[in-house]
Amino acid sequence: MQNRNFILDNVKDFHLYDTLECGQCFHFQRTDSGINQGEFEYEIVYRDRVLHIKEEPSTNGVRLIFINTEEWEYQTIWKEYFDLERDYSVIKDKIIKADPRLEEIIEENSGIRILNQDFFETLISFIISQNKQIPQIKQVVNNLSSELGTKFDVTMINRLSSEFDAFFPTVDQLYNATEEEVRASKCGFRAPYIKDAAEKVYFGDINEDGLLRLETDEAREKLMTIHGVGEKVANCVLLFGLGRTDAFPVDVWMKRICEHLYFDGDTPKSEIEAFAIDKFGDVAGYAQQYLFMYGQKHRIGTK
DNA sequence: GACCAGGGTAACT
DNA sequence: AGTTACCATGGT
Repeated sequence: MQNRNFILDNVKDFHLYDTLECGQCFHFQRTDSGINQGEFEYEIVYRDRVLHIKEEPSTNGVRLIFINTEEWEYQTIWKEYFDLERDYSVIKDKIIKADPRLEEIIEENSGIRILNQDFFETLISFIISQNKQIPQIKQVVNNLSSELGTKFDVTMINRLSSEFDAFFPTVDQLYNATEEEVRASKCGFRAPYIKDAAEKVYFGDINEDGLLRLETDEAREKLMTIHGVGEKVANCVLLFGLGRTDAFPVDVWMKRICEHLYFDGDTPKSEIEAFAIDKFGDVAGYAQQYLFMYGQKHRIGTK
């Protein structure tokens, strides 16, 4: 059995807190006390794995400690998941060039990376997200996993004494579940939406490889054929589950933030989205995430 | 108890 | 094409 840690030192443009707590993913938990300044420890459930990871301050960037992880697992799974092969200084420069006012906002949230998440989990998670707060989304994702997903093996090394006990349900597991079983996760009126998404993926009407071959606009339209997937949820799936960084999801927060920064008063979400894509181009998705976390921290527009 | 939440649908004009 | 009530559930 593996029992070594894999350590990555002097990682730049990355913080576990910024990346995980910025509202892009939901199946994770902070496991440290928060007492030691600059130290963070998280448990993350992704596909058929559980990652236990720590972050410490380092001389140039941060030090990441992947607990009980061998290098091959980092190289084949976690490097891609955390988007660590990408140079974010280039992305930040592009955004600041498009709007110099975002320099401070980016600096404040400099450790955000857009995760490369599992397509199906991202699709279902953001269907759940509609008209819900982030802690509630996490709760329903956990409930669905616990009720319908494959339970963790008791011999699993990284299984911590946390609230989690199962992986996110597979396409088959959700397809085979009844609407009542889905509803038991407290997803409410979204249960038929989840069932429709699972059915369309199960039968191949919605297919990850097919979506990857389409232009962003075509892929968005395809995703919106799922009952319960509108413009905003489709954009989240494009950005967080399909790597489309030219997608710019506009939720209630982004609406308020962009109205505060760029518009005079009430503005339709469609206009805000078009404006942002025109302004930020292929880095719009990154800009959106820096702005989202900034808006949440400062509670822009909620006084 | 009213109001809101990383919205979307259906039923209206 | 642009509004509006309603949708479960939990938090303030």
